[in-house]
Amino acid sequence: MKTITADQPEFICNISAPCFQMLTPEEMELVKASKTQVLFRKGDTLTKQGAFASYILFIVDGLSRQYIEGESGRTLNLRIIQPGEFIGLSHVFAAPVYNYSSMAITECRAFLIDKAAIANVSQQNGTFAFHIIKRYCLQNANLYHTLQQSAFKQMNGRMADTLLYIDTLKTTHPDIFQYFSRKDIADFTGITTESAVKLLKSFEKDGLIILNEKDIILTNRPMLEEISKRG
Amino acid sequence: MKTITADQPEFICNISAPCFQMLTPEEMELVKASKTQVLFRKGDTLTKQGAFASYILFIVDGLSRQYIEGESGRTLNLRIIQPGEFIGLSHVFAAPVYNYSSMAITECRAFLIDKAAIANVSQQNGTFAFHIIKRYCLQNANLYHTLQQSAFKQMNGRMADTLLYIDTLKTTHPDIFQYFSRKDIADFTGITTESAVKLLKSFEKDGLIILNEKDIILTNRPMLEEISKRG
DNA sequence: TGCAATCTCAATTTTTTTCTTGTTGTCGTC
DNA sequence: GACGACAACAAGAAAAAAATTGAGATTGCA
Repeated sequence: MKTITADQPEFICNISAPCFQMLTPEEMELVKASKTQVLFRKGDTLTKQGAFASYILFIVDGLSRQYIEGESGRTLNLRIIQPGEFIGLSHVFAAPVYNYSSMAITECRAFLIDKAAIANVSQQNGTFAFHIIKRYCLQNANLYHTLQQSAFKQMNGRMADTLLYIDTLKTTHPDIFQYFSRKDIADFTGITTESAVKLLKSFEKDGLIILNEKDIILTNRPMLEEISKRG
Repeated sequence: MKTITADQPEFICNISAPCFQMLTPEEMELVKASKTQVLFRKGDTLTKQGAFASYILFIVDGLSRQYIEGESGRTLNLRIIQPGEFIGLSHVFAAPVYNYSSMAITECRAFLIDKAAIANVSQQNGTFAFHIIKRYCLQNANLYHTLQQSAFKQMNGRMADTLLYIDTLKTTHPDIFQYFSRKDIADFTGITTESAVKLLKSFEKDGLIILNEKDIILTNRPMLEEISKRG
């Protein structure tokens, strides 16, 4: 029986992660030796909030969703993770446990790299470290944005923001909205499912969007941006 | 905001794992220092086949399902994991990646212990090591049984076995069958969903079981055992 | 070659999960 | 104490997923 996690030696060379281009052959070897490839099925948990983080994930293809879990089963969706992105960068240098969960929205091919290997290579190769840190900072900036959102804006502004955010993925994934239920959208916005349903209807009535089954078409982006800004 | 993974100092003392009674206070400290508690929601992945295994899980409450994933999305369910059991024992001393997945059937409270800590304590404390190994061997024996099953028996025998197995949990979980779809049962038996449906009907016609919605009542255990034996 | 033990596929029914809507309740602010 | 911004609850409708059934394939073995 062939295992799902069969090694593919040329795999690491083909991936579209600019930071790996920075590595010397020896460093590449180190990373290669500490990696494994995993196929996550739709719905699988990639990282679990509170669990030990011993590796980082590099997403090769497929989409996943990063979220934090609150008490009593509540969920706040933070971002959609696309191919070419890392999960768990913050755990390379600090934080022994994941402080968020992530789940495959579609089938996801990822490769896992032992965090010790990344830490080692970073110390040896400044350019690599620079790129890793840059990526990490970009992710963090988004986090602040989300926090800003949920702290200071109210429903309308947050929903506009959610829609604008998900819509940015439409270029690469025209069917992106198909992957999200009303509850998912509510969890991005930080409101109840019922409120999300009502709010979307009201946005449609105001001519901001068109609801077409699960798909959502933004018909008045400037106005949505305005709503997002005003809060 | 209170985090879900809050430490509960007295937690480790209350659990029903006989092997932890073997530890000296210092060893207990070592284990405590290397553990974290996680609440898995229904459907969450506890371990993912192919991912690095840096810790073992001790299930405090809730049920989960251990399975292996084959090519093209096929699944073979191996066992149901109950409170008081470990996941990942085989990875303490060898095998850096999980060779099976497991998923929460109900909400599961687990605690995670760094595998290095377990390895250390095992070396210091022979009695502890003995108990850990004993548990591991018991699990392994079951694995051989399952293998035996799928290699030499055919549909009827395997289904009888699946039913007898799941039924053993009825004492502690009277509603155990509610948690499983026909597909789940098929995946325990190693047949297609359609075959499982038909086979269950035929078992019912033969007076071996009663199908009551999702619940299954074994009405002729001796005969089922006979079928399981004959294969 | 033919049969038994399955799987595959497609169509239908049933069950479960989402979605939706209306109503009422809470909480902070003016 | 009224109002706005939501959450909570409940109930019905709609959509999605699971279960069921029947009719061929397929495969290995007698």
